Amino acid sequence: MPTIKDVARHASVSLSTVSKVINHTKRFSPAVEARVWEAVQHLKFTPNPVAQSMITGRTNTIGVVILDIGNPYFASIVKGASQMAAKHGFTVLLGDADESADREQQLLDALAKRADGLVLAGSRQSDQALREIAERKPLVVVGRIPGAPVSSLISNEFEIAYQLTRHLITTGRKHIAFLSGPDFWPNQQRREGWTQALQEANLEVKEVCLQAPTLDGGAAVAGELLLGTQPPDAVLAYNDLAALGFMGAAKILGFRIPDDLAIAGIGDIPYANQASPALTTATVPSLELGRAAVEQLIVQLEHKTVLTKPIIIPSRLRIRASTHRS
Amino acid sequence: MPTIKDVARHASVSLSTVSKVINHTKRFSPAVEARVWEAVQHLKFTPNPVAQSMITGRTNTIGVVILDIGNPYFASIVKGASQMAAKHGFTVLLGDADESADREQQLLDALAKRADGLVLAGSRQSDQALREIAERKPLVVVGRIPGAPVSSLISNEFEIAYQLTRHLITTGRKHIAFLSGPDFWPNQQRREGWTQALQEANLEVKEVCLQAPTLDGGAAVAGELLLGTQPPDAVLAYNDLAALGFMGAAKILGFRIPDDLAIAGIGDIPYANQASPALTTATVPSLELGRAAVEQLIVQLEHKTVLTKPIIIPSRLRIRASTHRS
DNA sequence: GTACATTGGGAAAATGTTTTCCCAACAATC
DNA sequence: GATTGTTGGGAAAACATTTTCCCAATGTAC
Repeated sequence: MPTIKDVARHASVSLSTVSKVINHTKRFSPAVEARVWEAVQHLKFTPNPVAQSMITGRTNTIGVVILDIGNPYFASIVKGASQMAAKHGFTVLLGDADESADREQQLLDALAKRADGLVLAGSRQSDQALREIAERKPLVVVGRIPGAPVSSLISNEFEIAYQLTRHLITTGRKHIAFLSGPDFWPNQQRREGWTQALQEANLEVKEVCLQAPTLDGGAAVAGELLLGTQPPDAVLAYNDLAALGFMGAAKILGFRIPDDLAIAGIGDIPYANQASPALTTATVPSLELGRAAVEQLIVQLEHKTVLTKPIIIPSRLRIRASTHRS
Repeated sequence: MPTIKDVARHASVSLSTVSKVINHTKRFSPAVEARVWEAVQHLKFTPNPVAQSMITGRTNTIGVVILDIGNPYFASIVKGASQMAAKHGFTVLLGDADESADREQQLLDALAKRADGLVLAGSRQSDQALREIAERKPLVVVGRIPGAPVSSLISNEFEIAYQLTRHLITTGRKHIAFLSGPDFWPNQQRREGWTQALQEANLEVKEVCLQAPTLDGGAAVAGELLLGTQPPDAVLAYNDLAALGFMGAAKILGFRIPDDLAIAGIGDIPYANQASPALTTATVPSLELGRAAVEQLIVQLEHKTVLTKPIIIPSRLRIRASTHRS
């Protein structure tokens, strides 16, 4: 690989002149500039990013640590983050925690040393741990309100669960169960939104915990719930996968959707609209969360500011056939 | 951040002594070693990876460039690659080409400068381009047999399409259509496997091109194909999503699955087993491909060898109800 | 013609490591 | 007691840049 030294020799100028011409950090006579650019092209010189980092202290890299890249929600966040990073000339160092808190901690440590800033989504860290990371590097947390002075972005989880539940109530449902997912911030918010809507309407609160927020997990709780003494006439699931799994099992058990039973999910995955009946759900703006997280991180890199309140990226309801009584 | 210099001062030894103690590259008297470690712990010293890279010429980083992180196949490859990278002390620099060949080229250039080696999956590059990249950095290509001396890993695409088609033939199907996907290597292989099975059985070859390998894409071609003069009695789709989309549309058109029409996909995504009837398909070992790709890359980093033949990671058939005539 | 600013360009320091080379002290061998 | 080998430890080079000074030459104003 050619270095700046080779360029300098080839153009008969000094090292510093080459650097300044390339970075447009100082003007030189047309003759010199031409010679430098000619040499750069001829030798196919590209600056060594490691050496640049060494001197500037910046790596032009952002670390993105997520719970599970196999989960479309996080994959989408990564995609958004990549897009915005590319737009600003940054590359993405990916950390897939693979659902492990230990692994997440390791990744955070490793990436904090290499990246200029960190985006963290689906975190299992304590507030204290977040605080410590944020002291070392600019940090933006996605999908959680940290109890520490750390920037964060969320969607209006409470609101959409509340709205979906309101929709079920206003279309005449009386027994609305919630299929509860993994005990992270989004599930807590969704549960509270659902709870509040029910309490306002003086309806009973019945929560069922999913073993896993998947098709199988949703299917697994259907028997228990629907064959009990008082089966619900509506179900709001933590996510679409569980909702669809539940719906499949409910149909097998002889329930007509939406006549006997309304089902709603959250996420608006592609399959939601394809299912029969099409699933009522709400979008989760994961791509935008990823994009906005990096955008905010870059602002933070430049101005050393920290968000005092979370940025909220709204999701939207998708009312479909699975909750429309015919 | 403390540097090695601070440690040296604190332990009253020289810079080089600290480096050698930390890296176990030379033994010292117990007293000195103890002082160094004490200083390291006290100052919470961790070596600056950028400076290390500067001197060693290695970044302990591998670049993983993929077609689309939103596609579960590639997400899974990335997960496998991350796992294996972590196991060997490497971090992953992710490049999401977002379906764009230009973007892929840019990412390849950018990551080649920063990473020790590259894994490329779902590539749109020409053989010549691959050759040029491989001249600069160790490179492993996934899901394609390159026409250049570049290491590669694939699954037995031809074989599984052949086997699935054989299965359809031996269960009595006569008109077996293929829903053709994006024109990359895997689709070509799958089509050829299907073609060969048909030709051996003297059956007609009918290929239909999908607009997109998605639920909607599969559904979109169903009308045209099933309402034509001679509808097929079996369909092999490029992937599960298209197969499921096709199945949904076929059911709406009044076809009974599998009695009137057998449907098979490829991929074995979670929905495949959940659909009704459950979808016959074949696994695609994407996680293992990602793992093995990094494993091979690391071998290549150490021994400067290049694979002369692709490593083949086999997939397995999943025969289910969608092709079993009752 | 002198003082002063401007312009074009270079020398060298600095970044934080690893690694090579070297030296002094000491022990062992003949 | 001289030679050889070993051991403990340090000085300094090297990596490829950016950036801060600095200097000489030229132009400008009085």
